[in-house]
Amino acid sequence: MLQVSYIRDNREQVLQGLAVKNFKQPELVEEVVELDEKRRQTQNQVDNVSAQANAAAKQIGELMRSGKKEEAEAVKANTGKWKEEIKQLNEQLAAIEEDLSSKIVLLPNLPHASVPKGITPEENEVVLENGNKPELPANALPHWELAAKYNLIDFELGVKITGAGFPVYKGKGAKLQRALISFFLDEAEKAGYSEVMLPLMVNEASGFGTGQLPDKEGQMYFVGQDNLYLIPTAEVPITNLYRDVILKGDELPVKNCGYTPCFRREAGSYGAHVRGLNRLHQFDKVEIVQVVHPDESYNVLEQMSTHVQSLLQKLGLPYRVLRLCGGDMSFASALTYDMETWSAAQQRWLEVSSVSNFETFQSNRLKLRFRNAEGKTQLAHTLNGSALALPRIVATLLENNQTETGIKIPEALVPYTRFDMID
RNA sequence: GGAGAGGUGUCUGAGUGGUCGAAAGAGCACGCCUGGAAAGUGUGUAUACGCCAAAAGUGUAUCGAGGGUUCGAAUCCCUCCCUCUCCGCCA
Repeated sequence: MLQVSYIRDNREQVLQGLAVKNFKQPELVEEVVELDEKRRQTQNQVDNVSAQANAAAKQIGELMRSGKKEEAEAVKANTGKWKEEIKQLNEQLAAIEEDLSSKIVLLPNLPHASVPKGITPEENEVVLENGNKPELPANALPHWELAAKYNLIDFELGVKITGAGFPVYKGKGAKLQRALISFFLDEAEKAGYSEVMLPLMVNEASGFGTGQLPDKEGQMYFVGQDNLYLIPTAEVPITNLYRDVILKGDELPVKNCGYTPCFRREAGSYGAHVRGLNRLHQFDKVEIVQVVHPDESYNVLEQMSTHVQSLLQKLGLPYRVLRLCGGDMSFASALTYDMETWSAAQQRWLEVSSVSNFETFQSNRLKLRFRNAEGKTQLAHTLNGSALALPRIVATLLENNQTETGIKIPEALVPYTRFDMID
């Protein structure tokens, strides 16, 4: 959520930023500014009348104590009028505030200056490409066929017990999942992140804090009986750990990592591109999250990007890094890097990570602040990234490492899998 | 699921109608003391939104949330939420 005070003082920059993000309702900015003006006026009126009423109440108290009952009664005469006035003004104020907040939550975060203009994914900027795309023989198989051939993943069984998009991992397929999770967590810990294990369901306030609610309600599974949402990413519970928190200056940066399954309804996305592991309703992911000083957040974003890349390098996967264009970025992000691995059998890039700086967009909703050098509270910057999401990593590993005799496990993973070949 | 207790500041905890943004203690910060530290001691120590060019100052709101009674509510009444304890069930 953008800060009203920032919008008020930087209207032009806000409009320019929204244009880069291809935001369709720039008129909201003006409406927000006007509502804010109205809000402050009304607040002022309430404050003034309340001050009078408070003073009178105090006076009555003093008069009563000193036994001047008639004088007290005289002062009381006015209070009814004020009371009514306060009530009405408060109702107005509440209506204005509701209007204001319903509009301000519709405004997406503003893009960083380096974000390219653009609307479609094709307009994302390729920052770098790394690793060699393997040349597979003509009879190479896509991962869903490999998974069946080596009995690693059973999609039909998943359909039976739950539905499409909920695969069952078996044997070495299951072990590979476990190995990747441990590998990613260990690497994150080496990079200074402390591990947390989290609830997989969150309440409404948490969903709001990280920006899933109210706008993306339909993307989360909802447990109506208890009013809880299944997490679409560990970002939600990890970042909400710091909701309503004021950190001491020396507590920054906060670095957390966590493994969780993720649940996404992915309503309306079916077709060839979602075959196999390409898009699931439930998948596993290790997430890294940082809460940092605003001056540091862009350095930290680069560090996080480097960390994710190091994982891909250790796994020997060819990848590229994209700087997302304004139109393809998420609602809450100021700058996002996507990491994609080359899926050799499908001959396409698969997104395996997304690393974002949210600046104060989340912290403003979360009321996540720190005490700055002047001793004042200030909104912190939040960042997160997948490090990494498993299914597409598995897809790429299977496809890229397939040989005549089986699938080779990357050296870095062998200590975790304790086998070096799937055959 | 049944019965009971309770939600106050960073924490413990007092406060049952006015002088309460809230005692006291702990913690924390800064200073004094000390060769240094501990102890001792002094001072300070919520947040948000306004007013003010800004600091100082000042207004308003906030004692789980919302509503009500009252000139005045942390305190009384109603509704909701949450936590804890015991019992039951259970990994």
